[in-house]
Amino acid sequence: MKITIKDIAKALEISTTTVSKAMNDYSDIGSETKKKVKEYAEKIGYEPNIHASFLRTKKTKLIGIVVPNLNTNFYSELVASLIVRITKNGYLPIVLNSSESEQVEGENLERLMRQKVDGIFISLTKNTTSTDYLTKVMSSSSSLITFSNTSKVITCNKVVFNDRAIIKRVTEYLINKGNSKIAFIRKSLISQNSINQFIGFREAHEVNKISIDNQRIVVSKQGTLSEGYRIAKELFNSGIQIDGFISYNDPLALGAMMFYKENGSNIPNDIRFIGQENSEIGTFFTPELSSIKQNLSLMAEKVMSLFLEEQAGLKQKKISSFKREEIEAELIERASSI
Amino acid sequence: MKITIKDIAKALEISTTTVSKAMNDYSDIGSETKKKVKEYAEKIGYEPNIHASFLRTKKTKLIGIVVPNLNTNFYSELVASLIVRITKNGYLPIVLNSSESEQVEGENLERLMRQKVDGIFISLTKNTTSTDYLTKVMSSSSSLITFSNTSKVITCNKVVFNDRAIIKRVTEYLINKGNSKIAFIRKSLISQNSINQFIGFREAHEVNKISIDNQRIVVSKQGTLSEGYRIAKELFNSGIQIDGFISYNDPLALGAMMFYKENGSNIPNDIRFIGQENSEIGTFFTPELSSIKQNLSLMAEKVMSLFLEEQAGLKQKKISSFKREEIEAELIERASSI
DNA sequence: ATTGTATACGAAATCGATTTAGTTTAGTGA
DNA sequence: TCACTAAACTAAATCGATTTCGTATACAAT
Repeated sequence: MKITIKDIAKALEISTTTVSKAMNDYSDIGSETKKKVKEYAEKIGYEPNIHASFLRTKKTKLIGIVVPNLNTNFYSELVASLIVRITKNGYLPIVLNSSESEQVEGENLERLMRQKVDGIFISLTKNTTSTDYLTKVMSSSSSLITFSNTSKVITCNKVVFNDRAIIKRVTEYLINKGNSKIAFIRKSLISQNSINQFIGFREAHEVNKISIDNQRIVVSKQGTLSEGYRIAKELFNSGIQIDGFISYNDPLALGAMMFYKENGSNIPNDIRFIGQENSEIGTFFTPELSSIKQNLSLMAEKVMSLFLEEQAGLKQKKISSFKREEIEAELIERASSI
Repeated sequence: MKITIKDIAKALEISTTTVSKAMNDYSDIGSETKKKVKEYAEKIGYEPNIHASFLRTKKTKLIGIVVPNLNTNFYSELVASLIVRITKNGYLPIVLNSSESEQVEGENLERLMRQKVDGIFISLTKNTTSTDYLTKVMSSSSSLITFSNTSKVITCNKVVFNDRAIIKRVTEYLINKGNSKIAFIRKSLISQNSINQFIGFREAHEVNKISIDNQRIVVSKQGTLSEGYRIAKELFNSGIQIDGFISYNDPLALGAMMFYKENGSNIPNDIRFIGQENSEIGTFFTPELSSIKQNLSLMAEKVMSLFLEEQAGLKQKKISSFKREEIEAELIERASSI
């Protein structure tokens, strides 16, 4: 039924050793033999059994992806991008979703280690505090790459956006337009990604000698349109005035914008709005929403190439030093902040 | 380093055979021995090496998921739901995205068969015409379950929504409100899902003795807000009047609704709009968008249980007959169609 | 003629489990 | 006492590859 190297060996009257070596381009096999083996293998549709190889090579050609919430444009697009690179390089992706739960995240990492995947690409949930599981991965056979939302504590390969710099730039952009009461909607300060953005926000204020009113800093959990609307309503009802609004995604900004529009605010003259993730929906509101655009495809590219570098390094038994790559995000300026 | 059954055998002074059999609850092992083995395995953190087991059992505990476009709310949510069931049952999901390309879809199926996954859950792209790859899967060792968008030709397990019935019901709902010039935005008629919806649309007209103007049937490719807007504009500019609008997702309906609003139409009095997939964004437009809601979680549940049934059947060497499960979708009525 | 050295190949061990085909021991019935 | 059976266990083969160590051949150098 199933074709194995034995079949090839028998047909070509050579040993299975030679077949295996020929398929793997060992230098002690003649070039003619290699050609013969490869051609015959191709002809009868032989494909090596990955699970059998694993016993000796310890390579599964499997990569685990763990994201905090697959159910968002941001992560589903990022995952789709990763899947393309992974398959292009002959690996297969096991995709797991943590649903913003630190516990599920830990379980996911355990599952992947048990499966002995060659690599784990993970973006942490916004609630993750412990790095115990990550440390466990680091001492396992799978190479770890954290992306998008990582941890300052752990030492490993990282690919992140320039969160601090872009938010600083965008905040100053608003300040230069005369806004000094800017609301900032962030995730919990457990998330490193969120911490960096907040630092950028503060720096922009410090540089321009503007004080920050903590009442305008709001923590959002769901990041939905309705939550944005609710947050705006609460700010308004508490009498907290704002003339600028920056959130960690577009739906929050749009929800808030809807509320202020309903309440007669003139946008962008009274309040300028800037979201993140540059989703299509933002261009279908009036005014169109400015947004910070992250190059997800580039991030996926970087993650994959870091992984491949590490694999190549492992083969040569080099000790790999860990890198931290930063990807430039940019402001897409639209009517909501002009 | 790594713990194997040998370590347990040595420590407990029994054979590896006994350890293996104890772990797998063979009947010819004493209950005390079983208890001792399991307790010790637990204690030292033994975990069976799946790849080694595979050589004898031919089970990988891996399931492949293939979707036409991961980058949509519909599929990312569906996939997330599937992932939960899959992991809960001790399997791991390999997620692949076809990007609406029949060729990529074929490559994905080949990759999964090569990996010898225990099952493949696939929703076809809207362009898939050939069932060659599916047939190949059927004769492979992986059990196949098609969901959401399947094919009439192939004989296998299927889980679909009641596409025909729900569109018929919704169309009649519009007809009963006096609408007779209903636009219908569908995918290509290659997609079985789309065919069924179109049949429902036609039946509703036939039953009510209303003729269909083919100019109002539009094929959409991207399914985005901007495409919806463009389609509406083209209908309008071609002088094709409509008083109802049904599309295969929400963005299309919202984009079209925006156009007609800008052109002074009164919604829902002049035109009633109904989308599908019931996305949150629909409730943030004025008027709020009616939408057909599909229970994705239930679909995921059905897919998984069909798979588990088939696995159990295989174990008992029963010949499994294929099932076709239909999941009820429902209309969420909002201001856009009242 | 002898030694040395590439070059090309193969026998057998190995990875970590499962499974087949026994073997041992104790207990039962005639 | 002897044959028979059931219960509990194990040695060895096996799955399909990789890898170590060794061998045979040809040819060049001494």
